[in-house]
Amino acid sequence: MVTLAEVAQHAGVSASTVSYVLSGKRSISANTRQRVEQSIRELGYHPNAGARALASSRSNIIALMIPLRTDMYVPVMMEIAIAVATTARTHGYDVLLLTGEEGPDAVRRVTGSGLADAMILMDVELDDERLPLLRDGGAPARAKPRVGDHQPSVLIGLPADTAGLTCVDLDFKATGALCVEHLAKLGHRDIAVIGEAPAVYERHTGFAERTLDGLRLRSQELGMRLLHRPCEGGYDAMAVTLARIFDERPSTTGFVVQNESAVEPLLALLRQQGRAVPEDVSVVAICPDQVATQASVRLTSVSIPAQEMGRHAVRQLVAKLDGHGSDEVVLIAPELTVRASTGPAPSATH
Amino acid sequence: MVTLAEVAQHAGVSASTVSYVLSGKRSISANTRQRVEQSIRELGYHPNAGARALASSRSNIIALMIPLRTDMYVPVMMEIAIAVATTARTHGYDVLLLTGEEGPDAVRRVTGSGLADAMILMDVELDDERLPLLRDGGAPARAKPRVGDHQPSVLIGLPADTAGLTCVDLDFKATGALCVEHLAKLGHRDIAVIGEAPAVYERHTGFAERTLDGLRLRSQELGMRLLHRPCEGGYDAMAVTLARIFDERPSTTGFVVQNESAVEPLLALLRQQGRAVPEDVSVVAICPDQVATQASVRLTSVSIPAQEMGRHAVRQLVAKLDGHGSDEVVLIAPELTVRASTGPAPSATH
DNA sequence: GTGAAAGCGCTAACAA
DNA sequence: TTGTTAGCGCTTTCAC
Repeated sequence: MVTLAEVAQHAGVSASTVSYVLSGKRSISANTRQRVEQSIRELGYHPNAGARALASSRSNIIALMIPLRTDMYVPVMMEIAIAVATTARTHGYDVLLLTGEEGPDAVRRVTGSGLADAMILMDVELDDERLPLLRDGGAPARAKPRVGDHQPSVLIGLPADTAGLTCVDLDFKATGALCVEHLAKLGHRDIAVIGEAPAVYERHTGFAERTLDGLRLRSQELGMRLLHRPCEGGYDAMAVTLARIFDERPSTTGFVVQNESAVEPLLALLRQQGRAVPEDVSVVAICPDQVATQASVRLTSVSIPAQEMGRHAVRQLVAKLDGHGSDEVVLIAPELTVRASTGPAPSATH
Repeated sequence: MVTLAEVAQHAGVSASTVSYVLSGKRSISANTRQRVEQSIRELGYHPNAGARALASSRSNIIALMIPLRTDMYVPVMMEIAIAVATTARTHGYDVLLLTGEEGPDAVRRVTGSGLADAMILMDVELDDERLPLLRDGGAPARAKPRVGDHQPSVLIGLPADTAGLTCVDLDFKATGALCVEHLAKLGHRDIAVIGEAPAVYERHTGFAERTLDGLRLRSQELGMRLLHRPCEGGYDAMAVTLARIFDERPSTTGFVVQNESAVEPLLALLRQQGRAVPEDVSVVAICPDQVATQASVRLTSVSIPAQEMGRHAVRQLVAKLDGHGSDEVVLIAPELTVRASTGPAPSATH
């Protein structure tokens, strides 16, 4: 294994010079820099991560905690994780993968050991037990965050109380509003919302409730009627839910779906009942683009900006680590893409 | 930040004693151990990861490289990643998440810097450019693997040449055979195989080809006729493929599907054509259990043992790191679960 | 612009 | 069973 000292000797300079060439923390003459870089290449030198971490009390590692239970839509989590990893690399950080299994202990362990300089938490519960450990963590008061400080952290998703926390999420309230507006413009007046499973509303309710707020508020403002029905995924549950909806409100012409595993069943059932999409009913989905484009009808949808959330979280974190403050809560503006599943309300065409 | 020295002082022992209490590498009197553990708890001590890595040249980190392109079925990758992370923790390791983006450089970087003690690679290409760096890596020749050695590594999946490599994978050949046998027992004689997209066969062909080998060999032995058709996912592609199959071989009564995104389209199309599953045709899938159980017909399937592969990979790696040798190639035996999509061949019931 | 040297916190000989 | 101590390889003050 090649050490910095060996590089120094080979280049005929001191160890500190090599170190400074690497870190760029003081100016080096072009000549010296070249010789050092040459030696580094010739010897195939790689700085030792442990030594670096010890001397600088910076590991250049970001911990990413992903939830164990996979009732969140998995591909989205994966996309976020990958975006986090690649973005982190562009800032010189590696990513440590933590599962929710250890719970708060993982936070303490990683924090206490200096294994990671900062953490990103996905799928935070509304009242998560890890939050107290994170609150006001990483306030950029000191120039150089030290091992054992509260770790700078960013949450992907919003807990109930965001005080002292930095969070990134899609603006679900605006998302709900956007869906309603789109349907309103097309002349729809009676809208049904197919929501997540009831359990979701009870548990990490955050995003589901916020979407509903947006849907309700905007539909009220626009004088539309809204029917909201949570729904377990799958054909059977969807069949029951759909029957009830048309039973209760036969005039329904617009659907908003926020539940990946209900999307295809809904489309299949509508087809089966002879209701054409978008001629008879329109469907707007809140889901990843992949789901929207690969469904049996190409769906008008508001996408979940997984990549953007991952990237954003890393940037916020890096800003904190560099001592720049950063916003508390960042809500990403939703974008609605019109595809083949929405059209003018039937009555509007008569 | 609490250091080992402070713990030592607080407990009235030497630093090395504390260290040995932690590592268990030498016997400690019950009394001393208690005092030390007490101090650790009182002071809230966490060993510093960097210092540890430097002194021991062991980071206790396993790197997991996941592919960037997501044409593999994402939830399976995620499940493997999570299994790797949780299993690693039970062995005292953390997991560093690397994306394929950096390519071979990531291997060098992690290897050279001692960031990780070992690596797990997912979705290896048949002739992957990272393999040379890994071959014969981590042969447990020396007692203590040192930074800068070739890293011990385990591949999930099989490259073309496994010499000097440790690999874990499902036994896809046996999987193919198993599917055929199941259909044979039910009296099916004409079988169609819906495969992965053509690109998959061209690229990281490994598992797809091996499955096909098993299917062909066993069907030949059992005197069955086999038609194999690669298929892009989605309804349209599936419709074309299915039409061709029945066109070419109207007597087809059994299907084997190895393509997650073809499963639901296949079922929908069969339904649409008035072919009942399993009364008219039987369908066996090779896919994750989740897909099999959530499809519109509960599918008889051979599952992809994601968790088991992840767990296995970690165990192999830990064995290597501990100096125990380990097998070169581990093929996990397939298991077929009978569900509602397979039944006696129609002719057999006449 | 460069060098010398003092640690960073821990592990693992070597001693006792 | 326990203590002493010399590093591990790097960063960073301090000095020139």
